[in-house]
Amino acid sequence: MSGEQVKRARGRPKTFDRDHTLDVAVDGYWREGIDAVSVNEICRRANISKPGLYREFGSEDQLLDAALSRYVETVLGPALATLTDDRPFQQTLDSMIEFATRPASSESPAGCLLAQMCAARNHLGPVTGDHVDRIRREQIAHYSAWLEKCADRGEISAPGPIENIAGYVDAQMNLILNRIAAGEDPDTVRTHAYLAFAILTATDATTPAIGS
Amino acid sequence: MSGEQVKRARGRPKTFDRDHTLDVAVDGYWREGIDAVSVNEICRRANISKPGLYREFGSEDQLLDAALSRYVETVLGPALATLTDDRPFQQTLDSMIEFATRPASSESPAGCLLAQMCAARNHLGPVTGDHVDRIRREQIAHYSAWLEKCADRGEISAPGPIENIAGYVDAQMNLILNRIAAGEDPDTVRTHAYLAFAILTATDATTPAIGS
DNA sequence: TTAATTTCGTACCGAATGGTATCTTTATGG
DNA sequence: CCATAAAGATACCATTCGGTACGAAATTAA
Repeated sequence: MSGEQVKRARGRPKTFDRDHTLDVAVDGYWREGIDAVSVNEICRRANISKPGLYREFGSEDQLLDAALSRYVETVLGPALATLTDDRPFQQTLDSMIEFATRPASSESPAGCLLAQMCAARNHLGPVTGDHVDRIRREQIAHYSAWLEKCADRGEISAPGPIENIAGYVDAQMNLILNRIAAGEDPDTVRTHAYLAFAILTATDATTPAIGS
Repeated sequence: MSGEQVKRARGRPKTFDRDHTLDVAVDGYWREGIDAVSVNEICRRANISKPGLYREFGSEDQLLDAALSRYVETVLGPALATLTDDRPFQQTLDSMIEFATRPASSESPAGCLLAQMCAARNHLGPVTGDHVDRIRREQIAHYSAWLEKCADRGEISAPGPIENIAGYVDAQMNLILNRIAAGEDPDTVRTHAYLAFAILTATDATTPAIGS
């Protein structure tokens, strides 16, 4: 946009490392849980002053919001790109489950920051809360598009409207991610995941009538 | 055990209302979330002094433990009794789902205190943590017994060992309960629940091979 | 009446939280 | 060289947290 010669601003040059701070925040929230990491703790870990952080982000809510944005950009987006590869349903599902049931490593914690935020939706600030809702709707739309194609190809038997199945997939993926994050056995969770998704490929997928 | 004439203890008579305190604690934890209700807040609501509470329960961990015990006695136990009625599988399942997807009312909050504790297993004290593990194992055993009978009667087709299916049922019930507690639409959750359980009654329940 | 015993609750503890007031430092513009 | 502007960080704010020290109150035993 602007010329490559950055016109220096008027005052003292900024030394605040936004990227590093967000790295620290995302890692902490993701690995230890949102309300297990305080603003003070993030300042300590990122080696920044608290007023510096507040000048940059404004409030804890907005810091969480920025952390979520970064998480979506660097982790979730790339992961969801798998859905647009147009591979066979079962292949895509396999890699998704394999990805979701990966235990914590030094590089990336277990589970999913977004899934964690969904579960804790109630005690989130207004900014982050709205953001979570928005992203979740987008995610379900991604699932919808993916499932629609699979249904067209006859790879899944959709009992009911696609949006509903997409919501189901989303809920099941969140369940998987949060169980893994809680430290449950990945093999068990994987087995249950295949049980939950088997209904999509069952040939006699007759959902029982609801309401007795 | 002892005679009906209670031998009065030596010192000042106790006026601490343990039952009422536990009522207040269970309701608060259940309705608003475990770490949304502090010890201070419980004292305020139950109109008791903090040292009184600590004399009775010892610590926050032990208070939570006592609250869980009470919850199991008064809510969860009776609810699980449904499983031993030997009614047809689909009937029992229907009433379970109907029960689990009940929204909050003035009498009883939405969701389930145990399911909530399972989700927050990580930041629970040692006493409550062990207690949760124990109860969860018992609950899965209940599911196992129920499903075994249903399988014997040919009402469900069990893909894999019963213990595994019981774990699946437990996970799905927890998902349902926590989604309802999060304020999601009961109809949607119910629909998804029937999707998740349909695999148990599908005639061609072939779980895809795991690991590609 | 007095001593012993038990429970009561006020008033406090240190630590941690989210958030800021304020002064210093470092730059640019005239 | 001085004013203006922006960012730096120390040191603080009120509040809440889980937990307790301690003296007053209420009872029984002697």
